[in-house]
Amino acid sequence: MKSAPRPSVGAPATPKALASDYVLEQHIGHLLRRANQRHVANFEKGMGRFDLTPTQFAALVKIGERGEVSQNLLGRMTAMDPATIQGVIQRLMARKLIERRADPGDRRATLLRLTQTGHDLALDAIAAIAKVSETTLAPLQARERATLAELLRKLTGLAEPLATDTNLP
Amino acid sequence: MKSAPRPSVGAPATPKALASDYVLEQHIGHLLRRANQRHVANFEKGMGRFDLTPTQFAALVKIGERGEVSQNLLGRMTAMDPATIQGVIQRLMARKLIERRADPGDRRATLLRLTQTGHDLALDAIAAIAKVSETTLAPLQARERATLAELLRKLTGLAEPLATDTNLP
DNA sequence: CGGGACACGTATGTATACGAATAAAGATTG
DNA sequence: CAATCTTTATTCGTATACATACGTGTCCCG
Repeated sequence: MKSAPRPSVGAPATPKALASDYVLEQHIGHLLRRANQRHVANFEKGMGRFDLTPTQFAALVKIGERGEVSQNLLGRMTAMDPATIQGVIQRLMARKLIERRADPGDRRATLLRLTQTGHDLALDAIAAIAKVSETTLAPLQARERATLAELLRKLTGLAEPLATDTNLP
Repeated sequence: MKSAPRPSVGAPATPKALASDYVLEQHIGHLLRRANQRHVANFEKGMGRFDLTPTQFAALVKIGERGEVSQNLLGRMTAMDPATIQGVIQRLMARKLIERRADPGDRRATLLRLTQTGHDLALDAIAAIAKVSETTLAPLQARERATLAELLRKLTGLAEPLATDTNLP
């Protein structure tokens, strides 16, 4: 044994190699992190001209889908923490891609909508996103892609639209 | 058509709903993000007593596996940017879970190793990680779990260890 | 051997990401 | 109706995550 690369020089103290057969690369957490990382990189390469991050894109799309949403509901629809969505909204506001107004029916809430600029940019971005997904999924064949999506949907609870969906009580 | 949900109330200005059939929940990027998010949440719940983040855990495991590694190589093995691994190392150092020394063979490099505390904690953490993965994968059956892992490995290029491994161009 | 290319670690800036705490407004309950 | 609980948005703190730039050291090739 001990064919693995090791210091081999007279190390000052004991190298303390772990007596464990745990393999990081085989664990779901690491794989999910790597896969996501890969997609984010592709996203930034393919969508760079829009200067949008994946979360900003998601927010833009969801606001556009609803026409007008509260910040909190948007967070739930895009799976973002209230503290996270706040920063995203701030940056989209600063770029005048969205605008906000007080909710007349709930004075705590703020309603968000796209500006004309945001609307146009969202449409352009949506038109460009397919290529990014294609790049991410390039190593897989069509059937594998469908399987992966289905398994991820099942994993995240997005599989049965009738049950949970994005509605809240 | 237009059976989709829309504002319908007399909004002050135009709600500007997007004319697009793009569905965020069906796209691979969103699914990957959600899945990863789910696992990280499980990780923090299940590993909370160790006060380790997923990346800190990965670093600890990989250092222990090698006995001693340079910071840069560790970054490649755990898929972390040099700037990212730097912060991770700093925090592990501050907790005295790892220690460093100058590489006698390369004066640019720093060699990292586990302290006794780090070694013990790593073993305990590895013993606990299986339950976290189990929780994450709970919605899937055994065969589905294997398929998902395989597809993710293929997607991230971790499928054929002979080809790429952890080397970089 | 000498100079350019590259590798290593560091520092800065920006953007998620989330826990925790807070203030204000709404909902619920006795 | 008042006390309580919840919801909404914000703020603070910490931790990835990466682009970029920097200084130092090593390597390679002419």
